[in-house]
Amino acid sequence: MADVLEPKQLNTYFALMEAVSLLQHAVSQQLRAEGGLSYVQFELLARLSSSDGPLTMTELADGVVYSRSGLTHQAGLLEKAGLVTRGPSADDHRATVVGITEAGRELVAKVLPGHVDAVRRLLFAPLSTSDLDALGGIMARVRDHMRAEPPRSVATRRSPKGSGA
Amino acid sequence: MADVLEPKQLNTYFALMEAVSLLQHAVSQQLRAEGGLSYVQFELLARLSSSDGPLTMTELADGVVYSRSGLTHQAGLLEKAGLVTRGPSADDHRATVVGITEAGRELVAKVLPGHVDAVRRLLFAPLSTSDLDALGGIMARVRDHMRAEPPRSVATRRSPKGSGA
DNA sequence: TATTGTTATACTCTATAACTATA
DNA sequence: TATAGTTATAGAGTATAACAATA
Repeated sequence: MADVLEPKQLNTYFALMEAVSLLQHAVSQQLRAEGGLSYVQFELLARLSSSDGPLTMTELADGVVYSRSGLTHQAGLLEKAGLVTRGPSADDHRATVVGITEAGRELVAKVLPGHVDAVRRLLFAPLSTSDLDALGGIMARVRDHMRAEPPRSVATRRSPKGSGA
Repeated sequence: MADVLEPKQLNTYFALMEAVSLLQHAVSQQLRAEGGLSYVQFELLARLSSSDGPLTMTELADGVVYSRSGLTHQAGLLEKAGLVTRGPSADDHRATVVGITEAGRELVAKVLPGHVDAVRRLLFAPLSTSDLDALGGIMARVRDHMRAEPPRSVATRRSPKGSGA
């Protein structure tokens, strides 16, 4: 049995992919309807709003986006909407630092309750406390595993701090 | 308690979304590189190849795609590539039945080992047997919950338009 | 030379609305 | 009237490659 997943694995994989697909779809609709934001844009704003200060493009990209130009594009849209500011970094003159504006914070605050409500209603409602613990532990482990061992063929330059691939 | 997720929930939610995002990205790359397929296209072919016979567009769409025109588009691409056939249904003259071709089966067979390998390496490698059981049970429950209680504002046909940007 | 970020561009995916035809 | 599917089209997201500037 070298190249088939066992049935249990297959079912788990499909259930995971479909459930998350449904969740992503629902959550994207909520963000779009209530704030005109894509999920990625929301993630960027949320990251900036919970950060102590501005972040560089590279810091901001980490884990959210898979190409540099994609982030430039999204940051441009957010800037044009007055939700973030971009400016040169004092430390490293190559870098751009991105900060959230008051309007950006307000939009996050406006959208967050509905977002949280959707997640709770769709994802957590059918789960017990021990399910929550189990799921959290499992997915954190999977995430860390995948961060550490990037998919083959992803040789693109990434990972700002640690010396990546 | 009204509009924040508890920290544990928040971490679980983020871990789930990031892990699956990484998995989707890796798996999409593998499918694209080895078979020129998107994940959705692979799903459609896989569904057809494990089906007893042809499926109607509506049957095929179920759980894979969120709009009818999207499926028409993807089916058109697959047909143009010689991977599926489309024809009128005998039972219901409104319906289109979609069947997989020999080339379609061959492509699935060609791509599947790498796909399975990626999933095993990225998702299952860091999980124990009991993790697998737990994850499978949890995600099946979440999936069924979301199927049963579709997100508000998702109406298959005719939905009032929300605000946007 | 390597890294940060932008630009230009092209391509895919998705979704809405209008349409045809069958039930 | 309701359902199955297609078309046309428009918009958003993403990625690649070439580029400029700084380390």
